This record gives sequence, C-alpha cells and structure tokens, in this order.
Amino acid sequence: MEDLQRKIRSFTTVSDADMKFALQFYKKESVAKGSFLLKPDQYIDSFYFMKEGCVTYYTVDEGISQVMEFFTEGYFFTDLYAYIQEVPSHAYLEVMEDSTLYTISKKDVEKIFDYSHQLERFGRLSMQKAFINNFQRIHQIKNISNQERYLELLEKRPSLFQRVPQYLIASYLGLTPVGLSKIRKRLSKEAI
Amino acid sequence: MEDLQRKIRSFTTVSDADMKFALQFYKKESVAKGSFLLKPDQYIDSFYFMKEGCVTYYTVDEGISQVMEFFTEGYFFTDLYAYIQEVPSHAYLEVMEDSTLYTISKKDVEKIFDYSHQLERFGRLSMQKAFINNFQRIHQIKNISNQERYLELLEKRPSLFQRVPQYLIASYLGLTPVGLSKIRKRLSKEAI
DNA sequence: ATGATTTATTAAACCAGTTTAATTATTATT
DNA sequence: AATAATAATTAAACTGGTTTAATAAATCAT
Repeated sequence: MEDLQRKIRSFTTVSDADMKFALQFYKKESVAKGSFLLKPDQYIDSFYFMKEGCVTYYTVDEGISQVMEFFTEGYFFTDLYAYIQEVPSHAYLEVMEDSTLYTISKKDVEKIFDYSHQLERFGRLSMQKAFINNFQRIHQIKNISNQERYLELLEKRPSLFQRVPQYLIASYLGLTPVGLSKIRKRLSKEAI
Repeated sequence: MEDLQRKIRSFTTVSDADMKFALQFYKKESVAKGSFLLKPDQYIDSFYFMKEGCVTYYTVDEGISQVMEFFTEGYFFTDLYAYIQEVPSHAYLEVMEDSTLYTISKKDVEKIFDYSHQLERFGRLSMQKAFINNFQRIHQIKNISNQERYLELLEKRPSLFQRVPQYLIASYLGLTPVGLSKIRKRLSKEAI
C-alpha cells in the first residue's frame, strides 16, 4: 500500500503510528471490467483509492447518461454526494477495465478521523482538494468552449481516449456523441 | 457574534473554551455598497461570514462577467480557490448593499485549526459543505434546463431578485440578459 | 475469419440560445 | 420635476449545438 501511503502524505504530515492505524482499515479489492461498485438507489458506504484501473462515475436522467468523472490511478473516489449525505445514490460507478482498489468503510474513515488530529487534518485537506477539482470543473463549463475543453482533456489525460468509449467522453464534456464528432471533424479540417 | 456561533455549531460540537478561542480572531467589519472586498490580481487572505448584506462573487473574462455566487446572510465565503491555492485571484467580491461581516485572516484560521481537534473537524465539515454546494451547482448546470434553473432560483432565493440586477442573475444562470428576458417572456405567456 | 453488435460518423432539419442594435422602462441625480 | 444614466425588453439574423436517421467503422464472440 505504498502508493496509498504516499498519496496520504502528499496532503499533510502523518506520523508512522497514525499511518499504521489508518492503513489497517483498508482492504485490497479486485474488480472485473463491466461490474458496478454502485448503482442508483443503493447507499454507498465505501471510500475507494484506485491503485490500477478505471471507473466511470455517471448518472442517468431520462435515459441519457451524464458522466461526472473518470477515476484512474491515484484517485480517491466514491459517490461523494451520496456518501456524505447518506442518501440513496442517483449514480453508477462502473468498472471500465479490470481494476485494483483499496477500500475503506465510512465507519472506519470516521474511526481514523477520531483517532488523531493529524488524520482529521488529512480529511480536511483531501476534502479541500475535492472542492478545488469541482471548482475548476465549474469554471471550465462556464468559461471555456466545448472545443477548448475537448483539446484540454486530450492534452491532460490522453490515455482516457484509449480506455473509455468516445460517447462517454462526449458526455463528460457536456456534448452528445454527434456533437463531439462534429468538433473532431472541424478540428481535423483546420489542421490541414 | 451569536449568529456566527450558531453557524459553527451547526457543523459539529464545539466546547465553550474552543468557541471562545475561535471567536477572539473574528473582527466585525462594515462595508459600503459599491466597494470591493477583492479585485483581480489581488491575493485574498480573509475568510468572511456574512452577518447582514450581499456580496457578488464574479470573474470577468474578455469583458463578460461570470457570476459564480451571491453571498447573503449566514454564508461563509471568500474566493475559496485563490484563498486555498494562495494565488492571485481572477475574481471580484463586490458589495451589493451596505453589509456587515465578520472577518478572520487565514493565519488565524490555521491557528484555530491547530488549537483543537474539534475545530479542525469544523474545518473539515465546512469544506465538505462547500463541496456539496459546488457539486449541486454542477449537477444543475449539466442536468437542468436554463428555464428550470431560473424557476428554481426564483423559488429558493426570491429576495435575490430585489437585491441584485437581473443581468447578474442572468450571468449566474449561465445566460445573457437577453436570454433571460426571453425566458421570462415565454413563461409569462404560458401563464396566461 | 464471419457475422453480430457496438461505436463513430455524416447529413439534414431544428432549436434554444447568442449577438447586435434599437426601444422602452427604471433608477439616480441635480 | 427634468435629465441623465442604467437596466430590461424586443426584434432580427445567426450559430453551435441538438435530434433523428442512415451509414460506415470498429470490436467482440463464436
């Protein structure tokens, strides 16, 4: 669990004793492509760390799916809204390729936050990070054109395009598959 | 500072001693309509609690303003992105009406988080709240039509329409003033 | 390898918004 | 109260996307 340890310490100082206490609660889990960690109307009690693999987080409203995020190596994730609020989820967490996760229950997360002030601080700072990510997402949606967002994703997370179908990327960008296809065509013409 | 105290305790249990420690750092401040708490390229070192009044949080990209939020009574606020990242802001915090705030510096916020585990927990939970608010914002943008968002705002925060000009509300909803005017016209026709 | 299924592209008609510009209504100032 | 300044509406032309449907390309299973 060295990658998980490194990730935790990227947020704040954590003593070896505190780290040992925290890590005891994480369980390694292998999940197969095509399976689901979560479906709508289920409660979610787990927090995940992605060691290796890819999970898509999306909702389905009136038959059309809305991709919120793709979780890949090094991401902490869950359906954070349903997890925090303890309400039935509206989302799917679908495993896109055979993946390895570290899993911890909410009860155990609360134990580690109770256990030490430093671990509570880690909790605060990781929540801060989640906020920043979301904030940047809103900024992108409000201030950046679809075409620019597509190009930025292509640059920042190129491997996604090998790992998930394009129609999910379209949804992530807030487009239909047709819309994304048009943008790609426009760009390929411009490039000539 | 009873309202501030009540607000803090709405997040988690805080002892009287811890509360006293925290409150000593907050300073009451009166700010006049038309003034700015923040302008682009400035750093922001303060966290605010809105006692009475209204502040608009917006960016200006290529001459067009993008309203992120309206902060009214009971809101904790700052330019959270610039505050956390300690980078020059891209935003304005403009005072829309004579307002009363409680202000605390980031240095002092960190003092109170260092001081007690309970206050650190308050920090974590308030960050969680900020995340949830942002998350719901994204959900709205992605899943709800402009018209529906307008109607929801009208229902949830009707007083805003008395307090800030309509073109700022349009921007908050992701529209131009013309676009919002059209929606309003459409709705008034339907109502007949 | 072949056929079946899924995914991506293309075309055409459409639409909810935009932009620009003119007009009207409201608010603030003297 | 009159005037100036600001804000909101309307109209007209436009646009970047949508929807629907057909076709082409890629992937999967036997």
